[in-house]
Amino acid sequence: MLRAHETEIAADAAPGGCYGNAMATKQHLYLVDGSAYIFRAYHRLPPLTDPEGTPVGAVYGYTTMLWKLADDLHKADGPTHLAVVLDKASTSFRNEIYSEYKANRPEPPEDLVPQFPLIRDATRAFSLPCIEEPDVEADDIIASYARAATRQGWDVTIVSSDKDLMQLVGKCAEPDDGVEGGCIDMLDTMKNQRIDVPEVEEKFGVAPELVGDVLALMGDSVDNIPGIYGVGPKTATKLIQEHGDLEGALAAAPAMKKSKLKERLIEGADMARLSRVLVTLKEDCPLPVALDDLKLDAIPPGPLAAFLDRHGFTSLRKRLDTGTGSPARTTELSPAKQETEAAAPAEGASRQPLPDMPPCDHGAYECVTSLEALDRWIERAFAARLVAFDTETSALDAMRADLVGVSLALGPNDACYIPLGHGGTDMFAEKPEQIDREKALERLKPLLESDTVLKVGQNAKYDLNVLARHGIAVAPVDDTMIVSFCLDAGRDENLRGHGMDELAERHLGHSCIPFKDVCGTGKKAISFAEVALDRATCYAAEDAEVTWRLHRVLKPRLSDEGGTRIYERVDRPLIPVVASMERHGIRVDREKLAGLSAQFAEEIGALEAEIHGLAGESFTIGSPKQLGEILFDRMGHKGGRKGKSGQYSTDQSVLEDLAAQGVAMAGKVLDWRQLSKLRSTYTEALQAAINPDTGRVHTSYSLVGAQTGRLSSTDPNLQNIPIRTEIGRQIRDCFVSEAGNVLLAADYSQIELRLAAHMADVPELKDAFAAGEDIHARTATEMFGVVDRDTRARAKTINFAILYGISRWGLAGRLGVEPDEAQAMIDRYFERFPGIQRYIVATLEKVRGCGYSETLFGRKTWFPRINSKRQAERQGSERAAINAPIQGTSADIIKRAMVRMGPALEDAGLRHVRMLLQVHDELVFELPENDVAAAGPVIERVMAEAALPSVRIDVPMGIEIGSGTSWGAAH
DNA sequence: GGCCGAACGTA
DNA sequence: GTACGTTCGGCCC
Repeated sequence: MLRAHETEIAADAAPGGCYGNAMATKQHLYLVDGSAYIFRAYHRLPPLTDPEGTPVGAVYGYTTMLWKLADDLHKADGPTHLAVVLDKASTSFRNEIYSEYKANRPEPPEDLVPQFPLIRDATRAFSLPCIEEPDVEADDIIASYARAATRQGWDVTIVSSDKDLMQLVGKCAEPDDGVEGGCIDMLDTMKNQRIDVPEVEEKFGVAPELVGDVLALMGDSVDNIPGIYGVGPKTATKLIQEHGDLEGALAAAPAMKKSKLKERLIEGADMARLSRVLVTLKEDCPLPVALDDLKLDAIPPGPLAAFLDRHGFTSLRKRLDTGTGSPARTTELSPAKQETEAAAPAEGASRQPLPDMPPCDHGAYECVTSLEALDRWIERAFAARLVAFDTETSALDAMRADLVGVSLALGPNDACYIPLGHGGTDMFAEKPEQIDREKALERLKPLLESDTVLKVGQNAKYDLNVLARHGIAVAPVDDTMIVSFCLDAGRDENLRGHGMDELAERHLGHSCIPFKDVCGTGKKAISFAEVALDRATCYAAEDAEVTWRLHRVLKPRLSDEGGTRIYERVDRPLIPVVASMERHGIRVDREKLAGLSAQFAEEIGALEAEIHGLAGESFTIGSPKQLGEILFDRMGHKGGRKGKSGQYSTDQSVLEDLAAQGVAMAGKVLDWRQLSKLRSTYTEALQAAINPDTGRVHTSYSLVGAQTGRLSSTDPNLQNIPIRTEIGRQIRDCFVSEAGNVLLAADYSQIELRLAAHMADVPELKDAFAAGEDIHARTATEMFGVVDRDTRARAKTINFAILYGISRWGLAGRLGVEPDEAQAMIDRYFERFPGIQRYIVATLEKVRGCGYSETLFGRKTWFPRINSKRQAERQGSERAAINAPIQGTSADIIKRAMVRMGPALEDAGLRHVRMLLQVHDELVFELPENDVAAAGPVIERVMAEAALPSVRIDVPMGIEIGSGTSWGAAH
């Protein structure tokens, strides 16, 4: 019967018998892997509930995905047929051949369980066929449908990201029915990515038909497929690449050189063959619904509306009513379709065009070259009370760059560019017509400083600094980059930087003109000042306009998603504060640096000669590759271990071991490395970083640099200036105050441990901090009963290990003990401080459930891999998730202190105290020597009380303050 | 010129 | 074991 159907369909699909190029008649079956999808949706979306309190986050994600698919049905490669396949199997044929199959699969989270039946409801609401079979796994059903469809010449898209299904990609049917076979690809709707043969090859390093062989070797801990112990994706791929296929790799094992891998391959050969069978998809399952019954038709709005109402999906309901972006519509799409599709509220990750916004039109931008035109824009901006702005400059360094132009945007395709410095700064050079820079800035200043007009920037700190150098104090300011950071920190590995191009792609579906297309790259790069005005206008006005659009999409999400508090109270007010610190910069003693550099150079030279002498040949000491070969191959020293790159490791611990064995060269190389590092990274680089205009070093802080909320510092990085060794400390002495001034350093002592004691509610630790005790000594007492140098050092290590998310192996490595012993210490720690264990368990539960961690001030950090099936990935996320609330709360506290510091000093009449640097738990100020006595207590109080009144930490904040004419002396 | 991994500086 | 940024060699195009 089935055959009859298939033949019929094949005939339908190709009127006139023409298969090859008839896009319009080609059938395209979409197979949605529903079960896998909701697991992913569950972990990516917030824990929403419907009006009755049923958790529906995953269902919501699933519904929007179906909506989008149904919407694509008129596209060239959109679906003509669609089925949702659900996993109903508790057992399958795989259990018959391997009883352990899926034996250790964990129970799904409890707020996901009630969502499974809703998936069926949602599918029915769309009037889509839902296929599930007892004792047949979804993957096998999908494979069977895919196979049957391609046999008929249909194309197939599998909506899933399951790696097992990637075996099917590209596979075409044999032309046994006289039909040209269709092709199979996959669609990952979460990442909005098509997976075709090249993507599979990129992921696995082999063609799709060999993916099963790779999977068989690597196994799968979630499905409990054994594979070969110790073989992961990398090794599996390599083996298959080298030996052709699984049997080839197994056959080659006996001839391999002696290694763990060789033994395991030989011993595990049968397990690998069994795994191969387990990962093979069954392609001949009976098809419970005939292919042509999967035809996608008009979707009746009635059941869908009822479903959306019932679960409170109001935004989708609105879309259904207005018919905009409605999947129920079957008419051809209007050209405006893309823009009328509403953004889903809960999906920060969604890539959907904006409501009522036309696409960007570069032709609509105005190049403003007259004062009259400029005045019109300024007037309209005042009326609009919100203007997105951007500055174009001649370089990336805000403290050195010349202002080249300013762009403004008031709405979609309502943007302009005001060129001010094109043609360069040469007074006699030929320049394009443009408004005089000073005159234009004079007009812009009232707008940019007006209390009643919100200025929106993307990384506005940069523009603030550029304009501050022209006497304009831009305020008030919103920053789309910071908003994105407050909403989506860590949410997607592809969006770490919150840069405009990425945000535009993600939230607007818009690709910005790449900067390199305008200014070129590398040697041939030109300054923005050299760019012709028409091209400059497109690029610059687009930047302002995209910023305007991003603001419109992102800002409302703050209140919806609980980001307002951290944005308004911490990160947003910090922008001008950090901008001001950057502008002040810090003085460094160039002569002293140069002196150190010369001294280091001499010592480096001497060490080099000694090392070459000991080696018996000349080589590049800075090359770990060459060094490893010399030490372990040529000189035959023991202790060589190779990392995954196949290279010997020659890091500090390895060299220290060698030195302890009496290898003179190892110690010399360590000294050489320290001096080389200090010289190239600090004494040389810092001299080069001195700004010729100000004579000071101006770092650039990134406000979105660390997922936890910390700042980061670049160009130069002033957050990693040496302090631990005496020789490194000399570099801190090169950071100096101006004559008559001193530097004052104030740091939070042990802030992260104090926060851990508070957040985990550990009475012993809280008491110890309250009493001003030595916290590591107290820990040693609790742990070992005695305090001496050794137990205190161990206790300190363990305390830090806790903050970083502990593992027995990690702690063992640090303490130089066996993992068992380390585990015993961890157990003891948890026993003595049960609050710590409760904190860890509660934190992980929360993150696994809702996808993010939170600081005491409500800063979210997302951990998309917290439920990954890859153990290393998952455990890495777990450690980061344990650390993030502590590190992040610490970051919040010092940021709050920074925001309050200026006004507090001002109130105290201390107008000459300048905050210069922040190093995570330390603030560095420059101030007149005479102000130290008055400023110290103010600074201390602001820092100590920074959490209040929002949060009361029931442990005192210890602040240590010192001052001196150099940073080194201030410690 | 651009990218990656190793190594190492900080909290 | 957390969070970063920079330098270098080695390799690619």
